[in-house]
Amino acid sequence: MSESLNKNHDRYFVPGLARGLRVLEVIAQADQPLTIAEIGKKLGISRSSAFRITYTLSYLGYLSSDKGDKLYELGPRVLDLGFSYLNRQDIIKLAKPYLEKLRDQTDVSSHLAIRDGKEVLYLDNIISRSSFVSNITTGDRRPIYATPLGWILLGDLSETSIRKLFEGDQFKILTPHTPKNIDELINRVRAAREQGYVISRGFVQRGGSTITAPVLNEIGKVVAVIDISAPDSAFSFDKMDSFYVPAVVDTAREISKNLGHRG
Amino acid sequence: MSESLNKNHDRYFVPGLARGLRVLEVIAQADQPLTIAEIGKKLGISRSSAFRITYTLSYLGYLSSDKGDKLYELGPRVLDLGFSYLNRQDIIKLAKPYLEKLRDQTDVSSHLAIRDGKEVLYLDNIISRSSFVSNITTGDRRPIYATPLGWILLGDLSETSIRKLFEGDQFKILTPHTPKNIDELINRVRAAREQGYVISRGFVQRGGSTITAPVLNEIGKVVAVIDISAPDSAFSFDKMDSFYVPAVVDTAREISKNLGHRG
DNA sequence: AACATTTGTTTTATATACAAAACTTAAGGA
DNA sequence: TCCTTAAGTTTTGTATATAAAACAAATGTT
Repeated sequence: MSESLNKNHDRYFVPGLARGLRVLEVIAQADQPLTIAEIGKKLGISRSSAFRITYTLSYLGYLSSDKGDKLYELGPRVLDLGFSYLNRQDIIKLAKPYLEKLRDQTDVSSHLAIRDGKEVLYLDNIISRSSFVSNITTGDRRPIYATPLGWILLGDLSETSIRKLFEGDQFKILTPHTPKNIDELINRVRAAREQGYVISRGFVQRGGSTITAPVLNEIGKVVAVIDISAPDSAFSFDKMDSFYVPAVVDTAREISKNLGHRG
Repeated sequence: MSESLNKNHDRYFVPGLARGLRVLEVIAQADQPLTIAEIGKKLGISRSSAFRITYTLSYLGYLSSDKGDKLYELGPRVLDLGFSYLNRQDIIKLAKPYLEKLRDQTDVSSHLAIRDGKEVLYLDNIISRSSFVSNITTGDRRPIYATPLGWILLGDLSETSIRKLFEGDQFKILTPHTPKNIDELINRVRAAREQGYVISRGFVQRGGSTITAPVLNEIGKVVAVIDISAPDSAFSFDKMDSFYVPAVVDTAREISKNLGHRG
C-alpha cells in the first residue's frame, strides 16, 4: 500500500519536502483527482499532514482543487519545471532538424532519448507524416533493459556498472526478445556496441520495428540515442540494410559531430 | 535579492516543502547551474538549509549535480509532473485535430491556451508548415492583460473579479496597444466579449498579427482560447474579415461543441 | 430518523527540522 | 608559502513542524 517513506534515510533529509513531492507524484500517477484522506493512505501519513501538504502545494499553484475544494489534481505550475528542463537540453534543439530530415527520408517516426537511471527517457518525438498514431510522446519512460534504445545507452557503462545497476532486479519479460537476466542484457549491450546500431523486429512491441543508433560526444561517450520506429507495415524490409540502417547511423553521426562543435 | 519567503503565511504551511519548490523554481529560472551558496543567497536561507534541500532533491532525482557535485541543475524527474499534467488536459487532445485543420487552411501557426491566474498559459502550438519559427512553445506564459488571448479569457470574469485580480498592479506597457490600466483592460475585455473574437495587428509584437476566439463549455463558460498568429507578411489582409476570422471563430465553435459532448 | 463512519479541520504536546556556529577543504592573492 | 576568504559539511541547542487526539461536518446504513 505505501512504499516506506524513507524516514531519516540520511540525517540531512528534509521530510516535509520529500513527502510533498511524493504527494505530487501520487496525484500525477492516479487516474483521477484524490481526496486528502486518499493521499494520506497512499503515502502512509496522517490526514493532518496530508492536509498541511496539500494546503501548501495548493497555495503555491502546484495543486488545484476544483470540485468543491475536496479533490486535488495537479496545478498548471508543474509545467514550468518540466519545460524549463527541456529548454535546457541543447541536444533537443540541435537534433531536431536532423531527426526531421530522417523522418522525411524514411517516412516513419523518429525519436531522441537519453538514459535516466534504469529508464529510457524520450526527449523528442518527430511523428511520421503518414502519421500512424505514435504510442510514444516526449517525457515518456521505458525500462532500459527491455528496449534497443536502452541497450545502446548502456553501451557507455562497464559490465560491472551494469551489474551493479540492476543488482537484484527481476526483468519483466515483455516479448520473446526481452533479455531474461543481466547476462543476456550484457550480451545485447555488447552486440549493440560492436555493431554500432540495433535493428529490432517486434522486440518491444509485436509487429513494430525499430532501428537505433547512438549519439556520441567529442570523447566518444554515449550522451543520447536516436531511432526510427513504426509498425512493420511501414517499412520496406528489403531496404533495411541498404537504406534504413545507413540513414539512421549517418543521422546519429551528424548529430554527434555537431554536438562536438558546440557543446 | 530574496522575495520574502512566506514564513508562517498561515499556520498550516510546510516550510520545508515551500522552500524546496522555491529552490527548484530558482534553478529553473537561472540561466546556469547554481551552487549551494548561491541558492541560499537567492532564497535568503542559510547554507546549511540549502545544503539539506539540495541533498533531498538530488536524492529524489529532481536535481542533478554534474560537474564535480558542486553545481546543481534540474533533474529529469521534473518532466514527469509536467507531462502528467498535460496528458490530463483532455482539451488538448480534443482540440489538436481542429487546430491542425485551421493551420492547414490558413497556413499560419495556431495555438491553444488557458488562463492561470494573471497569466495566459499555452497548452499547444501547431506550427505553420511554411514554418516561420514560432516564438511560442507549449508551456509558455504571457501576462494576461497584455494579449488578445487574455482579453478573451478574462471575458468569463465579472468586472469586479477583474478589478480584484489586478488590484494594485502596474501594467507594463509593451506596445502602443497595451491597456494602460484596469479601466482600459476592462474595455478591451468587454469589446472582445461583445464581438466574440479579437483581431490584433501588432498588439503584442510589432509586425505580428493575431486572430483569437474563445472555446466555451456547455454552459457557456470560457474554458480555453485559440488563435492563429504570424508575422503580418504571412496574412492576406484583404481576406481578414471574409476568411481568417470565420475560420478561427468556426474552429473555436466546433471545439466547443465537441467539448460539450464529451466533457 | 438515528447511528456509525468517514473525512476535513483545529488544537496541542513532543519529536525533530532548522540556523548558527564550528569545522574542513579549496582557491586566490600577497 | 602563508594568509585570507569563501564554500561545503557536520554538529548542536532551540524554535517549530508534526502526528495524535479532539472536534465538526458530511455521508452512508439500518
